[in-house]
Amino acid sequence: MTDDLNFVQKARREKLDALAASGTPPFAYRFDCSHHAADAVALYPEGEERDGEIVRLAGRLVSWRSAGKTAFAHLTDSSGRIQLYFRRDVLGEDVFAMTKHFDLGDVIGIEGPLFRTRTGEVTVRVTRVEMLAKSLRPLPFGKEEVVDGKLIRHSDLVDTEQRSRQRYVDLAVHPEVRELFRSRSRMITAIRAYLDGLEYLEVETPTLQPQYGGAYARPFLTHHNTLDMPLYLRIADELYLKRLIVGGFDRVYEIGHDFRNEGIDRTHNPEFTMLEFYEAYADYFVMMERVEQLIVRAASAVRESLGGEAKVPELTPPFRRMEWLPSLNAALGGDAFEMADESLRNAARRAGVAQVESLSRVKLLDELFQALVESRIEEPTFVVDYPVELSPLAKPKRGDARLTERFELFASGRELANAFSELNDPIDQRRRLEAQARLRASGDEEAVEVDEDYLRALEYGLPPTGGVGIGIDRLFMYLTNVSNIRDVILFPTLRPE
RNA sequence: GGGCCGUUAGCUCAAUUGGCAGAGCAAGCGACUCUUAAUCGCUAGGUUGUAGGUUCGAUUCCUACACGGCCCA
Repeated sequence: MTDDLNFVQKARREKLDALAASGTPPFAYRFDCSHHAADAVALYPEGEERDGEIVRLAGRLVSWRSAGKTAFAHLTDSSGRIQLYFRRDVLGEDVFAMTKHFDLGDVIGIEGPLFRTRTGEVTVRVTRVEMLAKSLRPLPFGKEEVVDGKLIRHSDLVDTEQRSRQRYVDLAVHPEVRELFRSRSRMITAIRAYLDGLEYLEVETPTLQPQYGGAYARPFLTHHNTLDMPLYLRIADELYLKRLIVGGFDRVYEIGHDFRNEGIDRTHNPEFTMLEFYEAYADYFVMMERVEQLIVRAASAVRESLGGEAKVPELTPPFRRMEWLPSLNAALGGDAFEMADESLRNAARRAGVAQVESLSRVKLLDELFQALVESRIEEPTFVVDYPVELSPLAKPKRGDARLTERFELFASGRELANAFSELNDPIDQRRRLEAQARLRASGDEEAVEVDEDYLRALEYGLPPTGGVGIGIDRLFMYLTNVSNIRDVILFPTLRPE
């Protein structure tokens, strides 16, 4: 790609100059619309033939069919599209001549009465037209036709890289991509409404943290110049939100970005949207019900917003529950906690786990569970009661101190939620964090250091609390059956061009 | 990290064994007062991802690199 203007761009600049020379400013300041396109179409009565209401609309020109002294075009706005009809005898010589300088992609404002064409399409007979923003680069509009009720696009922009890099182009030419992201927004609105309805308080905690924690992950490191100190981009909100429970906000949630310094693939973007919510006096059983309700509502919002075509999973609580240890034992054909290290390693090798030799026993169990159980879960299922070593922030399970009161929700082989009865015993918490710190000292880069201020907060007294984290991008991928996280993030992280 | 595939006009794609780089749409000019993948005529549009190599000659074969896709880890 060169910076030289190609012939198409030159032609558009010449039209821009021609418009300016004829006294038409090519970039306007304001246009007051009376309707959106879809509303205007809906306004015109079924079966009506005569001119209807006069409407004022603005949007982008996406097609143009000129026929001498008349022209048909289509205009899109955020609501949909509508056909326009330009006539020289209606607009007058000068204005009609101006339309010769229109290009696909131009943003224009129009006014005129609604009518119905002979082929039955509701159309605006344009009586006034204004250039609002001249488009100097050609948008890759494909031509569209409808065959057997299905929309077929010719020369559609399909290059996935360009669609991610220049999302504005992808959105401008693909209404269905706009619908997908609108649906994502509606889902988040529904989640907020659910939590707000339970009197949760939405809060904001630091993204820049002197010490990171709350998850297993490598962080991004940055630097504050004036304080001359390192700061980490958060990998989780958890520890700050629980400080707020200590402070007396009994129900809090945050929707924000976490940052994890790891590879990029179909299910990982370095920056992603996380919902965490914490509820005082609740245990993980209460939080399972919250998660069920929240996901059912999220699914309804997506289904409603995408309409009947979308195959949003039908979810009916209560979701299936599966205990971590018994299900792993069944897959292994033995007691995972009793088996010799070497037997576990052999099983892991058979399951295709990587770098089996270098894994600690507990990591080995984790990998085995992922390979043998997790990845095979299709229907939404709560996996409950994880080993204590894998869950340094969760309370011990009542009746079995080897396990914790923790659950993860899986569906289609992917993790959708992670939650626990939060560990509120500061003495136990210190012991667990110190064990983590030892792992870190011995080279585990994902283990965290002891957060003294967090422990201090716990010593003041954290009520019994249930907490949940839900990856919003992955939840939305699950609900919309999208397989690449890049397709549900407006501006995914990419290498520079 | 490994394997395979891809990168040609603004977009979608061709190009025979290594032999003049093509089409449709988009664009420009012209015709057309109900079109909708509008139609018809004419015209223009290319550093074939980048850098090397082999060859009389490379979009094509080789090497490296960049970016992307799929699969595996």
